[in-house]
Amino acid sequence: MAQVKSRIWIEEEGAVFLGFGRVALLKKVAETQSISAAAKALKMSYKKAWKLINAMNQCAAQPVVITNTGGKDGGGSFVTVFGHQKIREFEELNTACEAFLNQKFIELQENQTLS
Amino acid sequence: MAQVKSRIWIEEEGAVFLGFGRVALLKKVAETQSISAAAKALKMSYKKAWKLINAMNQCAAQPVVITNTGGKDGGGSFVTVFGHQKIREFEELNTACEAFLNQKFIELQENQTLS
DNA sequence: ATTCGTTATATTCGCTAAGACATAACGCTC
DNA sequence: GAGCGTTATGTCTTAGCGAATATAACGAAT
Repeated sequence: MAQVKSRIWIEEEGAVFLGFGRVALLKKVAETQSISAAAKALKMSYKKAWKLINAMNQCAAQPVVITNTGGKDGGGSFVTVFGHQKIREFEELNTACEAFLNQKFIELQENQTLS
Repeated sequence: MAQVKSRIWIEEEGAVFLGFGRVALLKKVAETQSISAAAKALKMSYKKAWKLINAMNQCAAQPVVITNTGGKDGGGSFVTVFGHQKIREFEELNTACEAFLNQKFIELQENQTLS
Protein backbone atom coordinates (compact mmCIF):
# COMPACT_ATOMS: atom_id res chain seq x y z
CA MET A 1 0.00 0.00 0.00
CA ALA A 2 1.35 3.36 -1.06
CA GLN A 3 1.38 6.37 1.19
CA VAL A 4 2.72 9.92 1.36
CA LYS A 5 5.13 11.00 4.02
CA SER A 6 6.33 14.47 4.78
CA ARG A 7 8.66 16.52 6.86
CA ILE A 8 8.18 20.19 7.44
CA TRP A 9 10.41 22.71 9.11
CA ILE A 10 10.47 26.42 9.71
CA GLU A 11 13.37 28.59 8.68
CA GLU A 12 14.33 31.99 9.99
CA GLU A 13 16.59 33.98 7.67
CA GLY A 14 17.55 30.81 5.86
CA ALA A 15 18.60 28.94 8.99
CA VAL A 16 16.55 26.04 10.34
CA PHE A 17 14.60 27.16 13.36
CA LEU A 18 12.09 24.42 14.12
CA GLY A 19 11.88 20.85 12.92
CA PHE A 20 10.64 17.49 14.12
CA GLY A 21 13.46 16.62 16.45
CA ARG A 22 13.66 20.13 17.82
CA VAL A 23 10.00 20.23 18.72
CA ALA A 24 10.22 16.83 20.39
CA LEU A 25 13.18 18.10 22.37
CA LEU A 26 11.42 21.28 23.41
CA LYS A 27 8.47 19.30 24.66
CA LYS A 28 10.71 17.06 26.72
CA VAL A 29 12.51 20.06 28.19
CA ALA A 30 9.17 21.58 29.11
CA GLU A 31 8.23 18.31 30.76
CA THR A 32 11.46 17.63 32.64
CA GLN A 33 12.62 21.21 33.25
CA SER A 34 16.12 20.08 32.30
CA ILE A 35 18.15 19.78 29.14
CA SER A 36 20.13 16.81 30.37
CA ALA A 37 17.03 14.93 31.50
CA ALA A 38 15.32 15.63 28.19
CA ALA A 39 18.38 14.46 26.28
CA LYS A 40 18.50 11.25 28.27
CA ALA A 41 14.82 10.59 27.71
CA LEU A 42 15.21 11.06 23.97
CA LYS A 43 18.39 8.98 23.95
CA MET A 44 20.50 11.76 22.54
CA SER A 45 23.72 13.18 23.91
CA TYR A 46 23.52 16.23 26.12
CA LYS A 47 25.74 18.03 23.69
CA LYS A 48 23.45 17.45 20.76
CA ALA A 49 20.47 18.62 22.75
CA TRP A 50 22.29 21.71 23.90
CA LYS A 51 23.41 22.52 20.36
CA LEU A 52 19.86 22.26 19.07
CA ILE A 53 18.47 24.47 21.79
CA ASN A 54 21.27 26.95 21.35
CA ALA A 55 20.61 27.08 17.61
CA MET A 56 16.92 27.71 18.25
CA ASN A 57 17.61 30.47 20.72
CA GLN A 58 20.09 32.06 18.35
CA CYS A 59 17.88 32.37 15.34
CA ALA A 60 14.57 33.21 16.96
CA ALA A 61 13.59 36.73 17.82
CA GLN A 62 13.11 35.67 21.43
CA PRO A 63 14.60 32.69 23.27
CA VAL A 64 12.54 29.50 23.34
CA VAL A 65 14.39 28.07 26.33
CA ILE A 66 15.90 29.83 29.31
CA THR A 67 18.55 28.10 31.37
CA ASN A 68 19.78 28.55 34.89
CA THR A 69 23.23 27.23 35.64
CA GLY A 70 24.31 26.33 39.17
CA GLY A 71 22.07 26.64 42.18
CA LYS A 72 19.90 24.36 44.25
CA ASP A 73 19.71 21.35 41.95
CA GLY A 74 22.58 22.40 39.74
CA GLY A 75 20.36 24.51 37.60
CA GLY A 76 17.68 23.73 35.08
CA SER A 77 15.85 24.98 32.06
CA PHE A 78 12.36 25.88 31.02
CA VAL A 79 10.51 26.63 27.82
CA THR A 80 9.34 30.21 27.45
CA VAL A 81 5.82 31.26 26.58
CA PHE A 82 7.15 32.16 23.16
CA GLY A 83 8.60 28.67 22.88
CA HIS A 84 5.32 27.03 23.77
CA GLN A 85 3.58 29.16 21.20
CA LYS A 86 6.02 28.03 18.53
CA ILE A 87 5.55 24.38 19.47
CA ARG A 88 1.80 24.72 19.06
CA GLU A 89 2.26 26.58 15.80
CA PHE A 90 4.50 23.87 14.40
CA GLU A 91 2.27 21.01 15.43
CA GLU A 92 -0.82 22.65 14.03
CA LEU A 93 0.95 23.25 10.73
CA ASN A 94 2.22 19.69 10.66
CA THR A 95 -1.03 17.92 11.37
CA ALA A 96 -2.81 20.13 8.85
CA CYS A 97 -0.16 19.32 6.27
CA GLU A 98 -0.41 15.58 6.83
CA ALA A 99 -4.17 15.63 6.59
CA PHE A 100 -4.03 17.67 3.42
CA LEU A 101 -1.48 15.39 1.82
CA ASN A 102 -3.33 12.20 2.61
CA GLN A 103 -6.53 13.65 1.23
CA LYS A 104 -4.84 14.91 -1.92
CA PHE A 105 -3.05 11.62 -2.42
CA ILE A 106 -6.27 9.66 -2.30
CA GLU A 107 -7.81 12.02 -4.82
CA LEU A 108 -4.88 11.54 -7.14
CA GLN A 109 -5.13 7.77 -7.00
CA GLU A 110 -8.85 7.88 -7.68
CA ASN A 111 -8.32 10.07 -10.74
CA GLN A 112 -5.71 7.65 -11.93
CA THR A 113 -7.93 4.57 -11.85
CA LEU A 114 -10.55 6.49 -13.80
CA SER A 115 -8.20 7.32 -16.64
CA MET B 1 11.65 36.51 7.52
CA ALA B 2 10.26 33.16 8.55
CA GLN B 3 9.09 30.54 6.10
CA VAL B 4 7.93 26.95 5.95
CA LYS B 5 9.84 24.33 4.02
CA SER B 6 8.82 20.80 3.29
CA ARG B 7 9.90 17.53 1.80
CA ILE B 8 7.45 14.91 0.73
CA TRP B 9 8.03 11.39 -0.46
CA ILE B 10 5.99 8.38 -1.42
CA GLU B 11 6.46 5.00 0.19
CA GLU B 12 5.48 1.63 -1.12
CA GLU B 13 5.21 -1.10 1.50
CA GLY B 14 7.32 0.98 3.86
CA ALA B 15 10.18 1.47 1.39
CA VAL B 16 10.85 4.85 -0.17
CA PHE B 17 9.63 4.89 -3.74
CA LEU B 18 9.71 8.50 -4.92
CA GLY B 19 11.38 11.54 -3.46
CA PHE B 20 12.91 14.79 -4.59
CA GLY B 21 16.19 13.49 -5.90
CA ARG B 22 14.58 10.49 -7.51
CA VAL B 23 12.11 12.57 -9.45
CA ALA B 24 14.85 14.92 -10.62
CA LEU B 25 16.84 11.90 -11.76
CA LEU B 26 13.89 10.38 -13.59
CA LYS B 27 13.33 13.62 -15.44
CA LYS B 28 16.94 13.78 -16.52
CA VAL B 29 16.85 10.19 -17.69
CA ALA B 30 13.76 10.96 -19.71
CA GLU B 31 15.55 13.94 -21.21
CA THR B 32 18.89 12.28 -21.97
CA GLN B 33 17.74 8.72 -22.59
CA SER B 34 20.70 7.55 -20.54
CA ILE B 35 21.44 6.83 -16.91
CA SER B 36 25.08 7.82 -17.16
CA ALA B 37 24.30 11.09 -18.94
CA ALA B 38 21.64 11.92 -16.38
CA ALA B 39 24.03 11.14 -13.54
CA LYS B 40 26.69 13.37 -15.06
CA ALA B 41 24.22 16.21 -15.54
CA LEU B 42 23.15 15.97 -11.90
CA LYS B 43 26.76 15.63 -10.75
CA MET B 44 26.19 12.28 -9.08
CA SER B 45 28.04 9.05 -9.62
CA TYR B 46 26.66 6.58 -12.10
CA LYS B 47 26.46 4.05 -9.34
CA LYS B 48 24.29 6.20 -7.15
CA ALA B 49 21.98 6.95 -10.04
CA TRP B 50 21.74 3.29 -10.92
CA LYS B 51 21.00 2.33 -7.33
CA LEU B 52 18.20 4.86 -7.10
CA ILE B 53 16.62 3.70 -10.34
CA ASN B 54 17.00 0.09 -9.34
CA ALA B 55 15.33 0.79 -6.01
CA MET B 56 12.43 2.51 -7.76
CA ASN B 57 11.97 -0.32 -10.20
CA GLN B 58 12.10 -2.84 -7.40
CA CYS B 59 9.41 -1.40 -5.21
CA ALA B 60 6.97 -0.18 -7.83
CA ALA B 61 4.31 -2.42 -9.32
CA GLN B 62 5.71 -1.68 -12.77
CA PRO B 63 9.18 -0.47 -13.75
CA VAL B 64 9.66 3.27 -14.09
CA VAL B 65 12.77 2.96 -16.25
CA ILE B 66 13.67 0.34 -18.83
CA THR B 67 17.28 -0.13 -19.83
CA ASN B 68 18.99 -1.58 -22.87
CA THR B 69 22.56 -2.71 -22.44
CA GLY B 70 24.91 -3.03 -25.41
CA GLY B 71 23.99 -2.18 -28.97
CA LYS B 72 24.40 0.77 -31.31
CA ASP B 73 25.36 3.45 -28.83
CA GLY B 74 26.22 1.08 -26.03
CA GLY B 75 22.66 0.98 -24.85
CA GLY B 76 20.43 3.48 -23.13
CA SER B 77 17.41 3.91 -20.92
CA PHE B 78 14.00 5.46 -21.05
CA VAL B 79 11.26 6.32 -18.63
CA THR B 80 8.09 4.27 -19.02
CA VAL B 81 4.61 5.72 -19.34
CA PHE B 82 4.02 4.53 -15.80
CA GLY B 83 7.14 6.42 -14.72
CA HIS B 84 6.02 9.63 -16.37
CA GLN B 85 2.69 9.29 -14.65
CA LYS B 86 4.37 8.95 -11.27
CA ILE B 87 6.55 11.98 -11.92
CA ARG B 88 3.47 14.07 -12.68
CA GLU B 89 1.70 12.67 -9.63
CA PHE B 90 4.58 13.55 -7.36
CA GLU B 91 5.02 17.06 -8.69
CA GLU B 92 1.34 17.80 -8.44
CA LEU B 93 1.28 16.61 -4.86
CA ASN B 94 4.36 18.61 -4.04
CA THR B 95 3.27 21.92 -5.50
CA ALA B 96 -0.13 21.54 -3.86
CA CYS B 97 1.54 20.84 -0.54
CA GLU B 98 3.82 23.85 -0.76
CA ALA B 99 0.95 26.15 -1.67
CA PHE B 100 -1.13 24.80 1.18
CA LEU B 101 1.67 25.18 3.69
CA ASN B 102 2.49 28.73 2.72
CA GLN B 103 -1.14 29.69 2.94
CA LYS B 104 -1.60 28.01 6.29
CA PHE B 105 1.57 29.54 7.64
CA ILE B 106 0.44 33.04 6.78
CA GLU B 107 -2.90 32.39 8.47
CA LEU B 108 -1.13 31.23 11.59
CA GLN B 109 1.01 34.32 11.77
CA GLU B 110 -1.99 36.57 11.30
CA ASN B 111 -3.83 34.86 14.12
CA GLN B 112 -0.78 35.27 16.27
CA THR B 113 -0.53 39.04 15.84
CA LEU B 114 -4.21 39.33 16.70
CA SER B 115 -3.82 37.54 20.00
C1' DA C 1 35.18 25.74 51.61
C1' DT C 2 33.31 21.44 49.90
C1' DT C 3 29.87 18.99 47.64
C1' DC C 4 26.50 18.38 44.07
C1' DG C 5 23.94 18.36 39.69
C1' DT C 6 23.40 20.95 35.91
C1' DT C 7 24.80 23.92 32.09
C1' DA C 8 28.57 24.91 28.78
C1' DT C 9 32.28 23.66 25.54
C1' DA C 10 36.53 21.49 23.47
C1' DT C 11 38.68 17.33 21.81
C1' DT C 12 39.15 12.86 20.39
C1' DC C 13 37.32 8.45 18.45
C1' DG C 14 34.57 5.40 15.61
C1' DC C 15 31.41 4.28 12.32
C1' DT C 16 28.77 4.70 8.45
C1' DA C 17 27.54 6.52 4.15
C1' DA C 18 29.25 8.53 -0.11
C1' DG C 19 32.49 8.75 -3.53
C1' DA C 20 36.41 7.00 -6.30
C1' DC C 21 38.18 3.34 -8.68
C1' DA C 22 38.10 -1.07 -11.05
C1' DT C 23 36.08 -4.55 -13.91
C1' DA C 24 32.84 -7.22 -16.42
C1' DA C 25 29.03 -7.90 -19.66
C1' DC C 26 26.49 -6.64 -23.46
C1' DG C 27 25.40 -6.07 -28.35
C1' DC C 28 25.76 -3.25 -32.37
C1' DT C 29 29.11 -1.43 -35.95
C1' DC C 30 32.75 -1.90 -38.99
C1' DG D 1 36.69 -10.28 -33.83
C1' DA D 2 38.16 -5.49 -32.23
C1' DG D 3 36.31 -1.27 -30.63
C1' DC D 4 32.99 1.55 -28.49
C1' DG D 5 29.73 3.42 -25.05
C1' DT D 6 26.56 2.07 -21.91
C1' DT D 7 24.70 -0.77 -18.23
C1' DA D 8 25.88 -3.55 -14.13
C1' DT D 9 28.36 -4.55 -9.84
C1' DG D 10 32.15 -5.20 -6.48
C1' DT D 11 35.74 -3.17 -3.60
C1' DC D 12 38.25 0.13 -1.27
C1' DT D 13 39.09 4.61 0.58
C1' DT D 14 37.81 8.79 2.50
C1' DA D 15 35.32 12.39 4.72
C1' DG D 16 31.97 13.97 7.66
C1' DC D 17 28.89 13.43 11.42
C1' DG D 18 27.59 11.80 15.82
C1' DA D 19 29.03 9.59 20.21
C1' DA D 20 31.98 9.36 23.90
C1' DT D 21 35.09 11.49 26.89
C1' DA D 22 37.01 15.29 29.47
C1' DT D 23 36.83 19.57 31.76
C1' DA D 24 35.28 23.95 33.38
C1' DA D 25 31.90 27.11 35.38
C1' DC D 26 28.19 28.09 38.17
C1' DG D 27 25.61 28.89 42.47
C1' DA D 28 22.84 27.10 46.25
C1' DA D 29 23.10 24.21 50.35
C1' DT D 30 25.40 22.31 54.21
